[in-house]
Amino acid sequence: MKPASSRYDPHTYPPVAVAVDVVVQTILEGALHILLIERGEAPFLSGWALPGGFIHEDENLDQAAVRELEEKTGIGADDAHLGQLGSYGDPSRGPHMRVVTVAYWAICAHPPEPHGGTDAKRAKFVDLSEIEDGVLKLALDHRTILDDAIERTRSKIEYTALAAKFCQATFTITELRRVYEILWGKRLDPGNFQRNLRANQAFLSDIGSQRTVSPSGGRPASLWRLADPTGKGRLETPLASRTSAPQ
Amino acid sequence: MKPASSRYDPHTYPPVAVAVDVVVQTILEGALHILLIERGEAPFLSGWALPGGFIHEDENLDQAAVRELEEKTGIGADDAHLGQLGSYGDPSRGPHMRVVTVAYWAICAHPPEPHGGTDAKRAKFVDLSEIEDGVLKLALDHRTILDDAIERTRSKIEYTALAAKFCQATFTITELRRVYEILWGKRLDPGNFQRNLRANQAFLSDIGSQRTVSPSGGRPASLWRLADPTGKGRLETPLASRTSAPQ
DNA sequence: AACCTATATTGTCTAAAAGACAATATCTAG
DNA sequence: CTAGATATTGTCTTTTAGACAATATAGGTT
Repeated sequence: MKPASSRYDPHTYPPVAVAVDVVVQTILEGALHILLIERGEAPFLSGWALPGGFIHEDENLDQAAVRELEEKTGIGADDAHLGQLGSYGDPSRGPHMRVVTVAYWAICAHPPEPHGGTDAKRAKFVDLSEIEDGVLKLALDHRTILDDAIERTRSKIEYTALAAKFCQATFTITELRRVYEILWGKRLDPGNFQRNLRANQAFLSDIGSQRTVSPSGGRPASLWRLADPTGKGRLETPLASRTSAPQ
Repeated sequence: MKPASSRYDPHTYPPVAVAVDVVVQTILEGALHILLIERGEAPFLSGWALPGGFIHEDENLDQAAVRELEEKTGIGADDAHLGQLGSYGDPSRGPHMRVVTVAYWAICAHPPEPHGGTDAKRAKFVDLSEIEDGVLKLALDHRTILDDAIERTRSKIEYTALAAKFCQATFTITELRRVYEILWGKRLDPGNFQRNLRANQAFLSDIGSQRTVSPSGGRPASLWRLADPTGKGRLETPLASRTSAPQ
């Protein structure tokens, strides 16, 4: 039973460690990829897991996630969008002492080649379908965390401009549309997508210049950027509908 | 600097305690109310705070939130809807040792009278506007947690049927509409609301019976209930729009 | 009973948005 | 110049949202 005078006397409780784990998402070769590390130590030696680690004494949770992302990939906070996903703290989630992990999700475009760190043999971006097909199994409850993160991303891009974080700082409308098509697994009408984009000039703006996109010709596409670099903020009109009748 | 072999050796880190705090929301007298406790011990003696406490060794985070809700209010998990909100873990968030708190939000209808517990002088439901107007200040970062919870609720009812959790098990359409009107602070058209409701029969269903609602007459309203008692699941069509032009 | 008020429910009209798809514009390659 | 590729614009139709009128059914009053 809980002692009477303990609301803020944590010493009466068994030790708990707090970690952060980050689901880093990027698009490679037309498919969603997730950053995984191969563990270099027990438990789960040589098992695949999400990058993460324990929080430091002097940093908050967001800072810990940013630090872990940087340590594992070299990606700084400016290049990625980080958001808190949720916390996972089943007493039985691992063989070690109790660890409560605060999970984050991150979107980044064209990440540098990840490298193994102090606690990881190696790190690489894995095609999501390899994990979903069971080809690659994750340690601990990281599969659950991953599923939650993907669902969060699919849902977030519905009413924010965050999909642009999968693209470079400037991007064409087609590039942005491809992000939606990949994440939602459906084709979107280029004309309607464009119309919806132009209805959101407060969030996405045409910068005036153009880029020829294909070596085999085609009209050059105009370039766009996020009006608000953070990509937060609710769109006035969705760019596309996630749940409409198939074409 | 972080030791090399420490991914799951938490003993090398300074102690952290993990708590849960719950934002319990209910509608009283036509306004949103939040459950607060008056602290019975230091720090923040006699300060107002969200109900919460440290997690126990053998329970997961959800169970800890349910337990705290029950301890502080007598409300069981069947009567309320609980969801995880997010974690708050600034090193400077309190004068005590480091505490990372996992915040939950809960919706309940017609809660029993709350009572003070072992660590609280008393507990009561407070009108949200009293907190927002600054009449009542909260300890720690609980004001931030509260704001996030309210925003989450306002957003959640937009695309789920969770607003029904503010009503009794069976409710009239007008009662449900009032929840939206209170949470969003705007009037909704009764006719259009009804039309939208009937387009979501997978989530909300007419049970056939009726209830006379006013002592001063009026046509009896038909009674409805949640088809899925959990209230989760995305509505096919929103019942109303949060961001439309004022009438 | 006849009528008034209150509330719920249904219906109607219009404007806006979504979806399908056709037409046009501008590039590369030959 | 022509064909092929890609981007952009336009048009038509269907669906949905918002405003609001009309009807239904209760209690209370004369």
